[in-house]
Amino acid sequence: MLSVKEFNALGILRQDGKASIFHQLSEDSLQNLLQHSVLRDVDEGRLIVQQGDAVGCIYMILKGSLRTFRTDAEGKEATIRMLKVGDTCMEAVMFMGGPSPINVQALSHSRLLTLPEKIVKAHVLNDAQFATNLLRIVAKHYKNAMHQIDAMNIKSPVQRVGYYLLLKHLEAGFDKQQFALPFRKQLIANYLGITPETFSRTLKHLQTVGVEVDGEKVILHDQLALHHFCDSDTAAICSLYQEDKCPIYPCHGRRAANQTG
Amino acid sequence: MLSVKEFNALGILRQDGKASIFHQLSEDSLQNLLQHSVLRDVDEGRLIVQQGDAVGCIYMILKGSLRTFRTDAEGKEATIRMLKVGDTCMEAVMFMGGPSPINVQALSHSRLLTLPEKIVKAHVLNDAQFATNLLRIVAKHYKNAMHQIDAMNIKSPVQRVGYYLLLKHLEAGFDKQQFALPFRKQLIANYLGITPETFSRTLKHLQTVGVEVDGEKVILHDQLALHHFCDSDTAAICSLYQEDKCPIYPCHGRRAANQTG
DNA sequence: CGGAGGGTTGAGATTCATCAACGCGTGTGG
DNA sequence: CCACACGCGTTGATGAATCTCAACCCTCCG
Repeated sequence: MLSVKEFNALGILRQDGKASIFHQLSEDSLQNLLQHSVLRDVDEGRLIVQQGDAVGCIYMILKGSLRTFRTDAEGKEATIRMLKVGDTCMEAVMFMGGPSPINVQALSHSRLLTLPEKIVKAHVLNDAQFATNLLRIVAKHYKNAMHQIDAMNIKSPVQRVGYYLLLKHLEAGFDKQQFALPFRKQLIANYLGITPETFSRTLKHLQTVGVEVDGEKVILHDQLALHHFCDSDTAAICSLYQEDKCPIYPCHGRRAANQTG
Repeated sequence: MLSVKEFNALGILRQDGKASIFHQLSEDSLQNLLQHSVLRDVDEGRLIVQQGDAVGCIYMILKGSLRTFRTDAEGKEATIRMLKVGDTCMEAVMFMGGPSPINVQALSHSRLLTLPEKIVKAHVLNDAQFATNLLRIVAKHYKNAMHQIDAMNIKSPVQRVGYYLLLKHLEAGFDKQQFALPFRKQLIANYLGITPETFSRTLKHLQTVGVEVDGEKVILHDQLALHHFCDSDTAAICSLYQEDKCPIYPCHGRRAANQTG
């Protein structure tokens, strides 16, 4: 049970720009939600939700990191998402109906803000802004999932890793030629659907196109090294594209709305 | 531009049970939406939306079938969804921001109901039920995507095909030991991320566990033949599980809400 | 100092995609 | 009415690519 004051003190913003469940909520609405929220600390490795569990609440990361993944009978794991501070999970699962299709695990000692299912579901019906926020977030997750799907279907390990690094590059800022891997290599490899060995070999191979990885550091020797791995919908978040300078996907001002018909 | 009367005459219901964008909408709300909707016929093979296009509208299938897929520079395709009558697409994409990450193609001559983006986005803010409907649908798509991801990561072709057939089996009704493949084998193969050849060989292999496929017909010689491919969250839609008779995932009444803490 | 875990490197095995050929049903045109 | 072509699905042989297994280096930490 938190007050808005305490909440703001935690530094979790209702920022524009980034998709957040709290984006542009009114003071009243926020208060209403927080009234029933609870803070919870979890240790590294802890399973917070297990496949098959009933859904309990939405989790927002205030500190630490989580991952969501699926397991099969043989114990093999497929990572769905890897989350950092400010990310939320289980919002989508809450609206799927049925038990949770995923596990949620703490990658490090983490502090979570939890919002009970009942409160969330009631709130969705009362606050259209909140509903829209959830919709945006789930859609974003879905988009990400689609990238994972085509990555595993039609892309080589080099392309998968390249695309992953490209995203991190764009997140870090297009002009930054150096940034850090956000997770341990093992985890990233599993997320990309390859073994740690293949991941390692792939990184080595990427040196030939000007991408050097030293420990956690990623260094781009060629400004456009990773842009070969870009696709049309990813270009949209690249500043080059927005300035109409993208060498691969010229946006010609802005493309008009779908006109087929 | 349709009236509610014409709409009802089309046989598209606001049924309970099945997730639909029109589920439980008030007469007013529905009228409001339909006012700006347009019917559109498309020929087989026609690309309705292309990767990189701006999003135009939501499509609901009144007749025929569609698929959504991603393509890469080399022309290889990864199918995301295959849609039948009553299904909708682009609802999720509409809330992703940016250009469409997917292509939409007619698999057969189809009739579509289109809802313009502007109308949808405005309506979400005015009708919480509509927003909830969209949320449920996008969440459902996301769940499906998660299954695709772990299928391609940790499952063998046999398991993928087995799971796909299991879903169709449960859709057809658990007691039906015979049902039809909903699409051409080529398409299903691509959807599952394998080649038509591998798909064919896999079907042959499945005969050894009592699953016979003859043309479009799927015949189960063993009532539980496909249940080996089930997982905990899929069990929830199986009548055996609901009657507490599932041999693999006993549900013990109903599992209580997540209690880890 | 020694153990544990992450990451890298190498050799071998497995598996699925690729390429090619064929059977079969359907629709078309002579 | 038949011949033919076309598309879908199947089957077989081949090869490339990644997973697996194993050994090794390194850092971190007790």
